[in-house]
Amino acid sequence: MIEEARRPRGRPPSDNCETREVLLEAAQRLFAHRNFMQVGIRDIAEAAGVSVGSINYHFGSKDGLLEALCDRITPALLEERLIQLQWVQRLEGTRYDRIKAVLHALIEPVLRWNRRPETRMFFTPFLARMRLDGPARVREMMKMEVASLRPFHEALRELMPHLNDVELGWRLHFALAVEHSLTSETERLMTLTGGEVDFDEVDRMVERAVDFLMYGGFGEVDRAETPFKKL
Amino acid sequence: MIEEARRPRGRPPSDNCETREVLLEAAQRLFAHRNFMQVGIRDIAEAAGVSVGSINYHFGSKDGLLEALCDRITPALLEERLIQLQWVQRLEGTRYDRIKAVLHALIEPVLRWNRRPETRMFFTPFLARMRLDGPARVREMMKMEVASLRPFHEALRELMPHLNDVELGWRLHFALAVEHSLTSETERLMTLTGGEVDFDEVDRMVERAVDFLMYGGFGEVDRAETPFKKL
DNA sequence: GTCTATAATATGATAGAC
DNA sequence: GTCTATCATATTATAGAC
Repeated sequence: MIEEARRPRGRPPSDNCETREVLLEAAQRLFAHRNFMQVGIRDIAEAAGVSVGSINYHFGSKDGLLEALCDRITPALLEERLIQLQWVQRLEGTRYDRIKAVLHALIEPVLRWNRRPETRMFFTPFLARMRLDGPARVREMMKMEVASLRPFHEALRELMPHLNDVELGWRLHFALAVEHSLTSETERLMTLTGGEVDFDEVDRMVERAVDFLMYGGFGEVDRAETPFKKL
Repeated sequence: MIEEARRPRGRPPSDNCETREVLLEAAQRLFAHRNFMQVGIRDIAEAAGVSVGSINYHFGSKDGLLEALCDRITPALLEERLIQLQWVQRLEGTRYDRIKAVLHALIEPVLRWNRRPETRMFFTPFLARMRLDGPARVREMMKMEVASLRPFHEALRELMPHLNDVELGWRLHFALAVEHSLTSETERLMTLTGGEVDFDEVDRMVERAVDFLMYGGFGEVDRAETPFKKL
């Protein structure tokens, strides 16, 4: 696949076509389980119940399809996060509560999206594959996601002014890692907990993560006894 | 590639051959940057400076090469972790110090390995790809890695008897996520910190992670002031 | 717009000379 | 043991009928 991948010659033919949509959904489902290279346009077309030619017609190329797939996922997710963040700005409560709310805004949307009926169990591995092995333009898009975290960075800086930017950057990085662990490596989590996890309890999972990020998981005997300095 | 992948007909010809070794190193280097499917046996052979036929001769198949690659990495890493864990058993100090030491034993080996001159910057993405898209037998091996964490699970249970197994499982899961974040998504970390990270400072990075796991990153104003209950 | 058929290419595995 | 040459197959993209 040449870097200068062929785009649709004129314009994308029709932006909201039946087959276009059914192709996108089939592709997303397939990419969740197998690699980008392992699933061919034939597989996608077959799963969608249309012909192979239609892929090149609607998206110009296989890479074009992948891009379209990301185009409709990533922005929607970011928007949801930002909406929740704006809620925080209006929130009454201790600084402590507000930090929690920011973390919630960061974590909850991904997790909830991951449980949507149409993408359940498919969404996250798909994104992981994209990030790792997707076509160049897609990987670029993924990187932009980090830039979109700026509002969170700034909200937290205001709430934790004692931290310099490097320090805060590290913690945000760790926070994203914990967020990530809620939707990936789920088999590991099941093994470690003896299968006692219900992935449908989104709120409970988010709470767990936020709690861990706030107080850590190994430094206290009993959380209730821990005399954290209230902010 | 059929599931019942062809193994070397007789036995693996010679276990310590010059070309065998050079092939393994070339493959690992290539798989670090591109997908398992994207890098062909021709690429590997060329990078190793040998012929394509030698791959099938020494490993039976492409999958066989991948397995051999994992075979020489995974056990070595586990061993290093367990050695460090045994050190903890003999350690004098507060329970608090001992928990830290367990986390250190969990995290440090991977990070140090990742900086070894011969695998620098290659090691972790390679493992990530393997976990995600490697051949079936390799993915099985990767899953066994979780089972190998049992000693850590038990060491922590002794040190934190107030936690039940489910609770501890969750925290171990988060701990592994933080560990993972030290070697993956490094670009994100660079962006978030404004480039102020020196990946050669292994000890400093481990300390950061352990600290975060112990106390969290968002729940206190100033760590020095935080009156954690000493164990 | 959607299909089928085909082209052009890349891959993993193998055969056989040396 | 290592090479080169070849096989059988799978891939994406395209051409052209309808």
